[in-house]
Amino acid sequence: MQKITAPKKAPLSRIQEKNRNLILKAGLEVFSKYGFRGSTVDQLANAAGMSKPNLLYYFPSKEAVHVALLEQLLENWLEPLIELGPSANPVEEILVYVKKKLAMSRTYPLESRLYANEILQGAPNFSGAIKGPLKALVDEKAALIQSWCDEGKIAVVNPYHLIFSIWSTTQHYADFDVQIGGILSSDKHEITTSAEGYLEHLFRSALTPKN
Amino acid sequence: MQKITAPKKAPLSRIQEKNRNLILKAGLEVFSKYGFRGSTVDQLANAAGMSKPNLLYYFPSKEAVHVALLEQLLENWLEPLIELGPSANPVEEILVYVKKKLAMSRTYPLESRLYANEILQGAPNFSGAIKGPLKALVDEKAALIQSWCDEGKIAVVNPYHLIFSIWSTTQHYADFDVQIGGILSSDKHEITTSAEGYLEHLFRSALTPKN
DNA sequence: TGAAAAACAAAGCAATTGCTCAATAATTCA
DNA sequence: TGAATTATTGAGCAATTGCTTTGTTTTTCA
Repeated sequence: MQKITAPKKAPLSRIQEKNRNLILKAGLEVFSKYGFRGSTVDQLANAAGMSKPNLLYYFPSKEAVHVALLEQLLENWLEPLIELGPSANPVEEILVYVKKKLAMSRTYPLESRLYANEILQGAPNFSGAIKGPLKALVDEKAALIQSWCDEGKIAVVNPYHLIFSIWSTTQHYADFDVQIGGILSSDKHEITTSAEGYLEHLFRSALTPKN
Repeated sequence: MQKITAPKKAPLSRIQEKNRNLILKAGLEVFSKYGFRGSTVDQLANAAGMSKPNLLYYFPSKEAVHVALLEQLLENWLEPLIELGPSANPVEEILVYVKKKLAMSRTYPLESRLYANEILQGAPNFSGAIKGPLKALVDEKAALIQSWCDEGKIAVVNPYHLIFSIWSTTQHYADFDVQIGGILSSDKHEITTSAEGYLEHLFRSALTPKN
């Protein structure tokens, strides 16, 4: 019997593993700053600390690096929302999600900006993911949130817009980092701390049912 | 007496006026989609319907077009916030600002994305504006909002984070347009209508004092 | 009307782009 | 060990980049 599944997937050698990671890390830095079209293979190779032909020995093209990054990105991006589930205390459950998303903005700002760049430019390599897995997941969680509304466990809100507002407010601290830093003189730790307090108040007051 | 002020500012002819506007309009379309580095003079000339040398006859460089757009953008961007002022009903005053910002996202999505692109890429042509007029205006309005907190006219919130959350939630509908359209099947009018209702609830519940 | 000024663009320039070739160096493993 | 494999890169290629040169067409206005 021959392997029929897994078509041509040789396990990566140590060097391959290391260099692919170097390239992806470099791609994250460069693409998140300049977008796909604004980034050059020279920049990628430089940031990865290797020659241009060597980079193209590991990835067939600049676009392949970009696509690999986006694929990896989607999983991490969906994860916190996946964890949102049934709970005895829906308001707190949603607030946990807000905190996770804010923590992600703080921990992975480059990923957030890579994502933002891709969407801003019309999601040329991402529209499948948006209309597929992302939409499916959001639909599922929106239904859950809607059921909480119907049961009176949270205030009546449009679940989709609630999710959008959580995304936008939290990702804002990564994507608009430069603007926030120009307006607030506090250090980054202080900013995210006060942001967390504010966002907790914002969403708690919107979600707590009135009776 | 010679004119000393206004150094070399000849009034624009009809043709100059028309072509500069064509170029700025083209620049808005192209830069907002690809960012500065991802856009080419060829694209600009094409979108403006004129030859490359002719475009460069009106603007000395690609960067000059970009800078002109950003300068023009800042005014429009600040305007709604400027209008936020003393009011007998601060909660409603802030909600009006939210609505204006959301309307701007709907009416000028390209401008919003141009702005987002510039900030995402580190604001290379905008950091002066951020740390100058933008910061000054935000500081002033934050003080006003703080006084409303102190007087118990609105709930106690961090004024800066309040402003950031208004910006992020409203601009999200322009900047992440593609993502929202991929998740919601409704038409654009329906989306902004429901968004307006949701955002009104969100900020009203966060701002209404408890007593 | 006609000459000066303004508006326009074909062709071209050096630099940069994404990517390949051909050859060398390092690593693997029988 | 040494032959095969893998890793690496200098040089280079066609295409594209931002911008200029050079000259022609159109508009202006005395």
